[in-house]
Amino acid sequence: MGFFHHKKEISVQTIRRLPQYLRIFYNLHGYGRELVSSTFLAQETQLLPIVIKKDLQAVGAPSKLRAGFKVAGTIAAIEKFLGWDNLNKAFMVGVGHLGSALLGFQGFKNHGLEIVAAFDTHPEKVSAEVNGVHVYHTAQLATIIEKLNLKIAILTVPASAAQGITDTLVNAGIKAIWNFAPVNLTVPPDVVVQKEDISAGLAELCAKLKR
Amino acid sequence: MGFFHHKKEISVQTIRRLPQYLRIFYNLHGYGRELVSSTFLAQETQLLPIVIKKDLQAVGAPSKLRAGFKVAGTIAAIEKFLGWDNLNKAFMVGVGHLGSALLGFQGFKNHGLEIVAAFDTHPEKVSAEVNGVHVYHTAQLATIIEKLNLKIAILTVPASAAQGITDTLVNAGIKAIWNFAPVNLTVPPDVVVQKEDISAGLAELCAKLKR
DNA sequence: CTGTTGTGGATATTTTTATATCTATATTTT
DNA sequence: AAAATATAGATATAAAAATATCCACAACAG
Repeated sequence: MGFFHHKKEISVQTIRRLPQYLRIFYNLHGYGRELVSSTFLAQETQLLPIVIKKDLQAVGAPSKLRAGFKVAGTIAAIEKFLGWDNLNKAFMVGVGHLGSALLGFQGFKNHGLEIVAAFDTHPEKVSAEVNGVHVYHTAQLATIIEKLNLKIAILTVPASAAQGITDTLVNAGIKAIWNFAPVNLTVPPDVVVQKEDISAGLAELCAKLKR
Repeated sequence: MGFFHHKKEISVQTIRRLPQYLRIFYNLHGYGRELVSSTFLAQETQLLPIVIKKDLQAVGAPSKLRAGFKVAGTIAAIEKFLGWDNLNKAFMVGVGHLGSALLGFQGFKNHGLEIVAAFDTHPEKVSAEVNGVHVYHTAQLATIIEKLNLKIAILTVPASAAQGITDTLVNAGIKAIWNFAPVNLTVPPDVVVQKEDISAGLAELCAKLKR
């Protein structure tokens, strides 16, 4: 007994900084750089070296003693930690302004996400292609989720529709929902929801501005 | 001496939760509700009552003792704290996928923002209207900023262009930049930058999912 | 070879943020 | 009228996150 291996919990803030590191490491790798120090990264990110050091240590990034972190190895470590080393099939529900914009974002493949379907209720959108992704009618959600083996839902529908669609998703076995609707979704405990609220950032900006 | 009035610093996390409260209070106000308790709000938001209580106390929301927070007064308090009680003239630089999507978002007027101009370099976009907002050529930035008395910049350009445009904005006297480009901008200390990174949220989702 | 510098690694400290506990008292219930 | 309940308000505690400090040693300059 006493041998529970408590892999030290990684903080949310650290997790949220990882993509930023990843972008920089991709660049460095492109330039053929093999090692990079936390002080260098600190300049790029405007964070403190110690923060970066601890973040990278937390995900097990390999380093050469007293010389810096190994670029290729760190990329692998971060990608593995986030599960971005292989692609999850994702789909979008709601192809409005925001949905279309996200579909147009080419970077998701670097983020472990492959968007393979979209859903909407508007007749003029259904059956069309938006940025190369086919749009199905929302009524087909359950069917297509199973047929295409979809895993992650991106929810960009109006607030009023969000909970109803969420219930459908949960029944269809979806375990991860990235929620852009301004609502708090109610889901079973085994379903993970990540809520994005763009006005939170605006509030932060305005508060800083008033100071 | 010793009479410096240190208005107690409000935490970033509290600030980021304010818009969520505001949405709920708007709804309640629409229903004619005059008082609401922190326990009720806790159910709506999936936060703890104590968090809400402290957040609202922090912005000076008025309450009736042992009965709840006053709906109308709390709206006023939050709006005032964020400076959302009167509109700031904002503009968008970069009318790509994301820029257009944001221009289509009708809610900014509730968030103290009035988007009155947009800028892009692509000839086919310049002089057009996107969601009722006129698109100027980026070369005209400085001129139009002064002529229209613009205050807040929303930056939705590619990473490679972001710093250059930022320099132009700073020279034109802009003091607040809402940055959606995946770069850390360098600005003088009196300029406020709020950086949004959508992949941070995705990272959080993926990390939760792996657990 | 010698001294200097910069580094990851480890640990300690401080600050921030979240959570718990207690109190007096309006409001509601009996 | 009396008892029970729920509330803001205040304070105390715990947890999380950021920051500082120290160390041994690679890398490098001379």
